[in-house]
Formats: sequence, structure tokens, C-alpha cells
Amino acid sequence: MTSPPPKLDAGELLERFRSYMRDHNLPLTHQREAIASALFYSKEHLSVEDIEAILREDRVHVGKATVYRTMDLLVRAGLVDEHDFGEGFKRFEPRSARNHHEHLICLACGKVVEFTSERIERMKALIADEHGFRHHHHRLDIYGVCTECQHRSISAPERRPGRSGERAR
Amino acid sequence: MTSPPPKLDAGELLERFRSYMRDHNLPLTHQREAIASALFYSKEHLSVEDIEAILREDRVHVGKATVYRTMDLLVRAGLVDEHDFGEGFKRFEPRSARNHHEHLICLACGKVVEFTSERIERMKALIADEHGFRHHHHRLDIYGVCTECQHRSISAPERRPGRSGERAR
DNA sequence: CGGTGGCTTGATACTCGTTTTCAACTCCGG
DNA sequence: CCGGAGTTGAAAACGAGTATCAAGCCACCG
Repeated sequence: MTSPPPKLDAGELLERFRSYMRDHNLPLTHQREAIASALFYSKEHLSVEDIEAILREDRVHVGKATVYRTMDLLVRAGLVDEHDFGEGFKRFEPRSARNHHEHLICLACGKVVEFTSERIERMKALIADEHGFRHHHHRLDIYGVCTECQHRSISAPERRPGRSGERAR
Repeated sequence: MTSPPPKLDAGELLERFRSYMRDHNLPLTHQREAIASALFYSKEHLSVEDIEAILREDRVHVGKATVYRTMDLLVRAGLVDEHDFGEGFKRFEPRSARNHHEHLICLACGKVVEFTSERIERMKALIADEHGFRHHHHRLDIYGVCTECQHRSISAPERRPGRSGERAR
């Protein structure tokens, strides 16, 4: 294994997407490429609304149904991971070449920091085993308040751009 | 192999609920007591629909809005924990006296097994610290297939009673 | 190239969990 | 037993996500 860049290169993900479509005899439409690009070239955990906003900025019109359908496709293709941070909607993230990672979520600004832990990776399998479970996947999300928000704690905390908050369901 | 976990006594939880209401000058209505009882005396991770079903069986009619409102109250009172296992709706669980615990969720039958891990408890704080986060809470859910479902894996897996499945949002 | 069949698209209607609304009703301290 | 703040329930509203379906696009074929 080479020591990789943080994220898998967006171009490579796109290429893999094209292969997947070819291999599955699925047409590669402009909309699908635009949506996949928007996500792959972004570093964020994007919501469907975020993606729509990016496309709008790029003067590309795509219906929201198509965005949802394409996210499904990308998840099934194994190129994108789906997350639910309890905001009432999902976020998506290009799957990286790195190991599975966990999330630290700031309750004030919504910022998401990723981290990995070998120890956790080992424990998850151990614990599943102990209970007779065949392990499939897991999720560890730690919620707290990030440094910036701690220092800004009196004033109204700013929410992250691009549709991120209110509705603290 | 799995004996019912030692939950905090339902009666004590109810008593704590009554104190909370008294202390906060909130009226303790029949509906609120019925809802709280239904949840406290259950060992399950109940959905709002589950709770409505229990009340219906007990010949108590309560509007669903009230159930939602009361769950909110119980969560705010710190007597109940809210969970989202990705089913498209929430589940609630009386907060036990035990340490915070994690969940093992069977992807086939929806069964939820609880476990605790001192090591995880220690790690969460450590990791939050490392990233400058003030830790608030965390969630570790491990998804897999339980022993029973592994052995029953060919036939259609049964879903857990009391509203649990279809709609794999 | 232009046809053609099948998959995709987008607008829209719909689903379903959850929240809001509001008039009628309850709780509870005086 | 009164009165008013707080609660209730039915129903409407809300919002993310899904289904529908006519119109359109993609890719292969000759």
C-alpha cells in the first residue's frame, strides 16, 4: 500500500464511477457526472441540499429526485458513504482509500472532524464476536464542542454554511 | 444466553419523573403518567408507535402528539434516552442506572443487544481531548447479524414485533 | 449518421414520522 | 370551587425522502 493523499483523488473516484456504470450497462448521463463530481471534489459531508446548491452555482440544473437517485447509485457502487448525524437528513461523503474512520461532531457549529483508531477497529470485531454477532459495520460518533466554539461560547454559535442546522430534532 | 439487563426499577424512574414535574411546576396529567409507565415498565427500545400500542392495550387513549411531547419531556428530564437505529424513526429507552452503554444491532431481525466497555469510555474522552473537543456524548452502534439469524440465514429473516421494519429508508 | 428501445429525468404527488396549531379541557394553588 | 396557566387531541402542516409517469436522452445497431 502506498502512502496515500488524505482523500482518494476525486478524478480517480470519477473514473471508478464511469467503470462501474459501464460494467453495469448503465447510461452515464450529464446529470450523474455532475452530481458525482460535485461530491467527489468536495471535502465536506454534504447533504442533498448542499449538492443541489453546488450544482446551482455551477449553473447546472438537476432535479432533486435525480440527486437522491444518484446518491443511491453511488452508495451501492461503494464509492460513497452515507451518514446520519441526527440532523433529520443524511449526509454523504466520498469513500476514501483510508481505513474506516469515525466522526467528532461539534454540537455548536456542526463541524465534522474525522479520526481513526486502530484500537477501536480491533475492539469492534472482538465485541461482536463476544456476543455471537457476525460484524458488518459500525459507527462511532462523538458529539461535543470544538475549540473555536468553546471560545465563542457566549455569542450565538454560527452554524456551518450550506444547510446545516436549526431543527435540532 | 441473554438475560434481561438490570434496568433501574420502573417505580423509581416514575418517582423521579414525578419529582421532576413537581420541581418544574409542570402538571402531572394522567396521560403523562400512562406514557411514562408504559415506557418505564418495558424492557425494549420502544418507538412511539410501540408506546401507542401498549396504551391501546391498556385501554388508555392518548393522542400521538402527546406521546411525542411527553417523550421530549422525558428526554429533557434525563430519564429517557433517544436512539436512531436508521430505521426512519426514533426509539426510546428508560435511562438505566448503569453506565452508558453501546448497542449491537442485528441487521436481520432488528434485535438490539446492549453492552458496555470501560475501554471505550476511556477512549472517547481521550480522543475528544486530542482534537480540542469538549466531550458531550457519543454513540457506538455495531451492526451485524446475530447468532440466531446466522443459522436461519436462508429463510426470510423475521422482523422484530411491534413495528420494526419494512421501509429500509 | 439517423432510428430505436430502454433507461433516465424532472415535475409533481405522495408517504410517513414528527411538529404545530388552536379551541376545549385539566390540573392545582388559592 | 374558581381561575388561569399549561395540556390535550384532532387535524393540518411540515420536511426528507420516494413513487409516478410522460417526455427526453444514451448507446448501440444497422
